[in-house]
Amino acid sequence: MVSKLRQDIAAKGESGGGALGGLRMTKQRKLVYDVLLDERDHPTATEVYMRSKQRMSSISLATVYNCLETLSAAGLVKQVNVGRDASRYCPNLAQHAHFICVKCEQVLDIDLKNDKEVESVWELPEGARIDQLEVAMKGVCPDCNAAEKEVGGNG
Amino acid sequence: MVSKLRQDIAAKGESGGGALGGLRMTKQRKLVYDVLLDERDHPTATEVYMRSKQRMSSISLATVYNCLETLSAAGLVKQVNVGRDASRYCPNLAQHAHFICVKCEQVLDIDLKNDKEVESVWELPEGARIDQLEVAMKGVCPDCNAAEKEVGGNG
DNA sequence: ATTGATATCAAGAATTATTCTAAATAAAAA
DNA sequence: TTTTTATTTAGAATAATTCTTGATATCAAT
Repeated sequence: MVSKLRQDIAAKGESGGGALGGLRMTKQRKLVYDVLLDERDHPTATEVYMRSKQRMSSISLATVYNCLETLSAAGLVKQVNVGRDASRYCPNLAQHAHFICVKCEQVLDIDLKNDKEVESVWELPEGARIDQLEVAMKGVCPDCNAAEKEVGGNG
Repeated sequence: MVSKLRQDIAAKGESGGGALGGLRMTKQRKLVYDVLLDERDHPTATEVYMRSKQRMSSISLATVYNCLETLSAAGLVKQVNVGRDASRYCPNLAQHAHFICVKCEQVLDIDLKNDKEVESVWELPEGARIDQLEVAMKGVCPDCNAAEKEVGGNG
C-alpha cells in the first residue's frame, strides 16, 4: 500500500492524483517531496515549511509534518537525527551516514564504501532483527577546518 | 580542567570534594554518576532524576540535567540519542553503538568487533575533523523476536 | 573561623520541536 | 450526485530540555 505511493511518485513525478490503497498523492505531499528534491541540504521541517509556503501559501506547518511523516513511512524520504537537534529530511535513499559541521551546521551525506557493510564492524546480538541504522557524525567540515587553521594556527 | 574532574571521579570514587580547575565534585554530581553506574540500563534524565531522588530527596530535575550535561562534557558519560526519543545516558566509555528494541524499549550496548573501525566503512570527506560518532540501531531484540515468532508465526 | 569570590543548586518559567484535535475540505467510490 | 474516506488546517496540547534568578555551598585566602 505504501509502496504504491512510492512507485507513483517516482514514476509520474506529477501530481496526477489517484488512490493508492488508501494513500493519496496530494498536491501538498508532492510539493513537500519536490522541495526536498530541489535543494538537498537536509532542511528541517520548518525550513521545508517556509520553502513550501513560497509555492503554496496556504500550506500549514502541521501539513508539512504530516507529509514528511507519510513520505518517511513510505520510504521515500529519510528522517535524519543528529543529537537533539530538530530532525532534518533527505530524499537520498542509498544507505549513508550524516556528518554535521558544528561550525557552519551544514549536513553532508557520507556514502558507504564499495563492498562494505556497516553491520560488519559490530558484534550484533544473535537473534535480533535490525530494521534501521542511523549513523551520525559531528565535527568540523573540510571548509571550516581549513578556514580555522588559517586564522588560529593553534595546533 | 575537565579531565581533572574525570580523573577525580574515576580515582576516588568518593565525594571527597575538592576544586578541579573550577569544576567541583559535588554530592549531586557524584550521585547522578553513581546512579548511572549502578543500573546500566540507559535511563532517561527523568529516570535518573527519580532514582536520584530516592537517595537525595532534595535534588531537582534541573540539577540532574545540569549534572548529566557536566558529566557528558567531562567525557565520563555518553548521551545516547535514538531518533527523537528522550536522551538516555550511559557510563560506558568504550566505543560502542546502541540498539533499541521497538517492542520492549530496552537499549543494548553493541560493541565494536576486535580490530575493526567504524570509520573504515565510510567514504569520509577529506580534511574533515570528526569529533563524535553516534551509531543507533532500531529493531527487535533477541528476546522479543523469539517471543514474536512463538505467538504470531506470521512470515 | 571569617570573609569574599565563584560555582552550583533548586524551582519554576520559558522555549522549542513535535503531536494531537476537531472541524472543514478534497478526493475517490458508488 | 451522494456517500465515504483521507487529508488539510489552525490552533491547542505535550514533552523534553533550557533558561533565569535567588539561595546555598564550596574554595581560597586571611
